[in-house]
Amino acid sequence: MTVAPRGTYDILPDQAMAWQWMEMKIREVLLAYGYGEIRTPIFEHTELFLRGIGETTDIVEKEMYSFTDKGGRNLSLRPEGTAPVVRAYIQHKLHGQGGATKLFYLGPMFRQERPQAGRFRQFHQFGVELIGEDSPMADAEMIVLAHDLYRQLGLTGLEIYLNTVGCPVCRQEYKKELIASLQASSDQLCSSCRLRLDRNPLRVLDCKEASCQALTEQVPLLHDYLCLDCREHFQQVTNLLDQVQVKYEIKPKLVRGLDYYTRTVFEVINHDLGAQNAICGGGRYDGLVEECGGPSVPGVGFASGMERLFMTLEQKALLPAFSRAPQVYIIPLSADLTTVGFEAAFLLRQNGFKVEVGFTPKSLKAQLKAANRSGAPLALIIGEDEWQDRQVTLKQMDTGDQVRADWAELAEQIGQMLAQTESL
RNA sequence: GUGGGCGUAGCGCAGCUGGUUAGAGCGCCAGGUUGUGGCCCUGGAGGUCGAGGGUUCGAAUCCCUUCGCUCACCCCA
Repeated sequence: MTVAPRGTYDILPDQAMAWQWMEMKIREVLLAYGYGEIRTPIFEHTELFLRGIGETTDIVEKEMYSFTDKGGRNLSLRPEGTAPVVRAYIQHKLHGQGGATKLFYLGPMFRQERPQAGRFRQFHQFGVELIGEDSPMADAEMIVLAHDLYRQLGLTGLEIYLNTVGCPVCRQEYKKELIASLQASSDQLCSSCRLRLDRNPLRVLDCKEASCQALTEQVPLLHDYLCLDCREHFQQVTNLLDQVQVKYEIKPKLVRGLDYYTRTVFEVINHDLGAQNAICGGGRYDGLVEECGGPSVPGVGFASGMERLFMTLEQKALLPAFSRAPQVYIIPLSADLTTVGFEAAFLLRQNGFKVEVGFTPKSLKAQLKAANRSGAPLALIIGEDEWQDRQVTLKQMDTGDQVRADWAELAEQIGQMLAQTESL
């Protein structure tokens, strides 16, 4: 069996055109918002992800494709895009250019998980990063940008989940309270939540286990422990969203799995997608740049899963139909005439036509069948009879009408006939 | 890493209370028109029944193992 490795897949020509279309729309919107594309390597020093994403996250604990190269360097295929962008930001001292830095990326990511609907081992994300700006307007712009981008792709029924996870100061305070509150009845927590209790207690909040959910009903909320700055920041973010009437739902227990998030976190959900229904996730990461060895600058961004986006577009029939049909299908009727067919194809392509030519001189019937299958509106038949007069036959596939054309005036005549069929 | 479902022709599938040469549809190829496609008719090619082992006179069908796909858990995009 020769199959692509588990969790990977091939994008065949018909689908590739839809992907290109989707990528084009994404780039259009991001460029319109003033973001510049950045292309970073698909592997980085493993250390970058350990520091950036956090050593206790699932991603670095069990999902990274890591390897040692021949120089003994420890490298990993990137499991996400933010840490590499931050690394590039620091490396090229982009903070020195003044003002906030607005970047986007688009490409494959790698995580060694069990695949399922909407989850792959090599998958694609596009992401946006706004580094060097701590205004709540930056947070709001991220959410509005995501919303607008999906809308421009035709998507309207998506839900936005919003929350704040505070800053290191007030979150620390809250964590203590949370642990204290859960400790009493820790025997009712699921096994993984018992581990989370001291490693990453916030994650207990969005555990789907019924018993854990029941417990978190009673637990104090982070919102009640926010420091004044964090509270105001969140208030302003929601005010801005209200201002432009972008609807969201506040989910007090929304906690994201990457360690670097501070204050605002959000997700965009498509409920019709199956278990993996988040097509976008992001938030603020004020400590990340410094953690990675850069200056102390804030940042905010999001990443969007392109397979999930593609599935959504497919599901809602929002992908345009693409045709790879040629304009002219050339049919040489004998072995001697295949070179003439080859030359005709060359000539017409020089004139800008989309042309396909039969490689083997099968029967006219068979070749017309192939022409029909190709979807070409015009068939160009080169037979012995007409070729004696340096002519060929042009057949209009929809009507079946056919005329003779002089070799010397081929391009001109085909141009006219195509213009005619297209105007009908 | 754990659990469920599924592997039969290029594709999507039927057959599975064990019984001759494993089927139909779509697609493909050819003929019905010695140079005319789509519709129709006729014919044809194409299968180690995922792989290995076992039970049996006999296995696509029952049992075991294994690989793959898929969905879900965990977690995330």
